[in-house]
Amino acid sequence: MTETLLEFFKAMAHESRLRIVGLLAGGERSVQELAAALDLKEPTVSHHLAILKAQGIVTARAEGTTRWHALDRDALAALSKRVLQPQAEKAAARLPRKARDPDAEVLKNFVDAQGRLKSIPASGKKRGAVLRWLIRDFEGGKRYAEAEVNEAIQAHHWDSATLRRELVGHRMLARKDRLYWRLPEAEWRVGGEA
Amino acid sequence: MTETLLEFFKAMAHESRLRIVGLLAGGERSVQELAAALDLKEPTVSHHLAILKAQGIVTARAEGTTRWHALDRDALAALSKRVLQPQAEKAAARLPRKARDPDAEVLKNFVDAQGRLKSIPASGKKRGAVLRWLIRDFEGGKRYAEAEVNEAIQAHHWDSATLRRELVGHRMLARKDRLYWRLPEAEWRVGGEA
DNA sequence: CTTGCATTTCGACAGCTATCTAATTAGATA
DNA sequence: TATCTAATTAGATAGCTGTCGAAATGCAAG
Repeated sequence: MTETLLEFFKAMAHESRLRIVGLLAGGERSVQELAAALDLKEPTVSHHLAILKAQGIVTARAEGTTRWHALDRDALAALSKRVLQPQAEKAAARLPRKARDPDAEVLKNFVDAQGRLKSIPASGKKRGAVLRWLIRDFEGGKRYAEAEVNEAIQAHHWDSATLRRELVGHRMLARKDRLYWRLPEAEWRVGGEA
Repeated sequence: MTETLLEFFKAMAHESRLRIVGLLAGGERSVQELAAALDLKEPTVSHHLAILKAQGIVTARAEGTTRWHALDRDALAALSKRVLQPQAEKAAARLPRKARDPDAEVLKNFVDAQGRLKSIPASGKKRGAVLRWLIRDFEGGKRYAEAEVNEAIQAHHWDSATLRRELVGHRMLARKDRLYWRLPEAEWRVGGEA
């Protein structure tokens, strides 16, 4: 099944594949039929079908030596719904909650229901709470490329550059050779609650 | 506005652009902000924004020398609907009807409500009716590449190769140097009604 | 008019990928 | 088993495009 929207769009973003989907909308087709209709060679069609199959957009059924390919309409319908709510899922899965967390009170005011940071608190204590919440997205012992750090932060706030610097400045993240990793809690220099 | 689904998918099928859309979901952003968040240079961001703007996915508002870019949510919503009903529109717009057409009776049996040819008639008279119906998609005096011919036919039936040959065989289409054009009705060699 | 800043345009380069031919796999049939 | 056919895989090439630095544009402020 499709892992990410990006892969789905990539799969559909080619004329040949879009036309294959169009042809399959009319019913099952073999590789030969598709190749003839599209004016392409069989290996090329095979290649495109592999990409569409990897996304669950089409399925295949073997009958003797020929394979009948068809659209998976359910997969298509499910995906098109996701187009409307970009990326919300990822952040939503990481809402603050957890009742006994002493930062919960602060987070309630700065994080919306979608897990997005509404603004970056100015004061030290509130800012500390937010940073402690953000750092949870990083596992200890693991190395992250800068792009990965940005992506994780952007699930919650657009200004990943500022927040990334902030995490480094408070010694919650360390950086060397363009790689980042999470530091143990004892190292943190962050105001407010422990 | 987006002309074709293909262009829309192409616009979204890149990580940087998908992330831009994600960032803009949080509100207006300048080129500089986007460049910082994505870890790209301004010219690159500008390039991506141009592509998204060409599809009507984002819009821009000038304020002094900086431009604030935002999502056009209506455009996105409208587009995602189209994903569900691929290409049906095109064929549907070309239903046979037209009451006094003597071919109407035949076409009623061979063309479905979506303007798709259910099967290719074997007998000469019925086949002639279908071919006369298909040829209407081609303007006299205009040249078509083979791919264009296929595309036009595929709006109605998957096996464009057979039908294309059929049109040429009955001298409704002529072909030279990989280009096709419609022949005048007097040239046609097609059975059944005139 | 000159200076400064945000953005866009231009030109070049690198990486990706769609396509092809040739070779291989796998199923059906004799 | 040998053979034929449908499809896939492998390898090579050509075209496209994402990215960058440099230059150009356009707006604002002295």
